Amino acid sequence: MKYSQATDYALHAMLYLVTAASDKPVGVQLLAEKLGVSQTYLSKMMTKLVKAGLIQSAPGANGGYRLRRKSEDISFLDIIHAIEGTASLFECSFDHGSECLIQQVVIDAERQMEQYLENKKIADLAKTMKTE
Amino acid sequence: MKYSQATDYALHAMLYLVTAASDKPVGVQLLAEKLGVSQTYLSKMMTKLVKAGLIQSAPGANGGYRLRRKSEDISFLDIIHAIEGTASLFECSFDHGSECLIQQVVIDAERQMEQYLENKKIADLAKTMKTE
DNA sequence: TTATTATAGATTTTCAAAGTCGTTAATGGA
DNA sequence: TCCATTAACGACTTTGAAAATCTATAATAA
Repeated sequence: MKYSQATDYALHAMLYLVTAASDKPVGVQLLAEKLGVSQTYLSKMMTKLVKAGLIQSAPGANGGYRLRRKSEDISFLDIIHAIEGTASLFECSFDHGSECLIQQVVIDAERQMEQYLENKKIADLAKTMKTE
Repeated sequence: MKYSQATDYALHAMLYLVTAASDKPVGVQLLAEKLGVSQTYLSKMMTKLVKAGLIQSAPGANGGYRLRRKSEDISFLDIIHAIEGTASLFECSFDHGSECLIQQVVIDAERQMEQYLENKKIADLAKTMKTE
C-alpha cells in the first residue's frame, strides 16, 4: 500500500503555490518545470485541486493557479483527499451478516492518521521552511 | 491507496485460527473453504505469516497452521506488516538537498495509525465476538 | 510406502496508476 | 477582431504491481 505519486506531486505543487507571491497566478508550465515533471500530467492533479476548491484557476494570458483559501485553512488531508479520493483504505471483501469487526479496527486506525493530517496545515510547512 | 486484499485474507485467516481450538492445526484447505477463497492463493499469505513468526506450520498428515504466540501478543500491525511489508506508505520522489518536510509529515501521520494498530491485538477481536 | 499437507517457482491475468496526445474552451492583449 | 496563452477534457497507451493459477518439490504421520 502506497500513496500515489500524484499525491506527491500535488503536495509539492501546493507548497510551491504557498511560497509564491499570491498576486500573480502560477501556470502549470512553470510549476511543472520547477518540479521536474510532465506538464500534461501535472495539470490533471491541478484540475483535481481546483475541483476540490483548494485552488483557483484562470485561463488565458497571465492565467494560472492561486490558492483559494488561506494557507492556514488548507490541510494535508484536504490535498490528499482531493487526489486519492475519500474512500476508506480498507474494505472487507467477505460477506458477514453484520459489520466486519476487522474492518472497523482498520478504519478506526485510519481515522487516527486522518486526524493528524487534518491538523497539519500547508501553512505550517511554509513556516518551518523559513525558520530553518 | 488501499490495503491489498491479501491483507484482508490474512486478517480473517488469523481470526479463524484464534477462534479454532489450539491443539489441532488447521490446514489451508479448510481455511480456504471457510473463507471462500482460493486455496493456492491463500497459502501464499499463510507462508508469509509463518515467516513473520506469527504462526507455526506443520506439513504432512494432520499438519496445518497454528498460532505461534498467544493471541494477546499478536497485533493487527504484525499481520499487516507480514503481508504488506514495512515500507513507508509515502516516499517523496523529488531530490531536495535535505529531508523532505512533506514526507516527514505524512510519515508522522502514518505512525499514528501504526500505533493504533499495534495496540489492537487479535485477541481483542475474539473477545468482542464472544460478548455479542 | 503412501496419502497428506506445506513450500517454492514460474506463469498468466487483471486492473489501476502513470503518462501521452490532440482538441476544445476561455481570457487578455495587440 | 484576431492571436497567443493557458486551463480543461477525453481518448488512448504504457507500465507495473496485485491477484490468481498451475506444477513440482519437500516434509511428515500413519
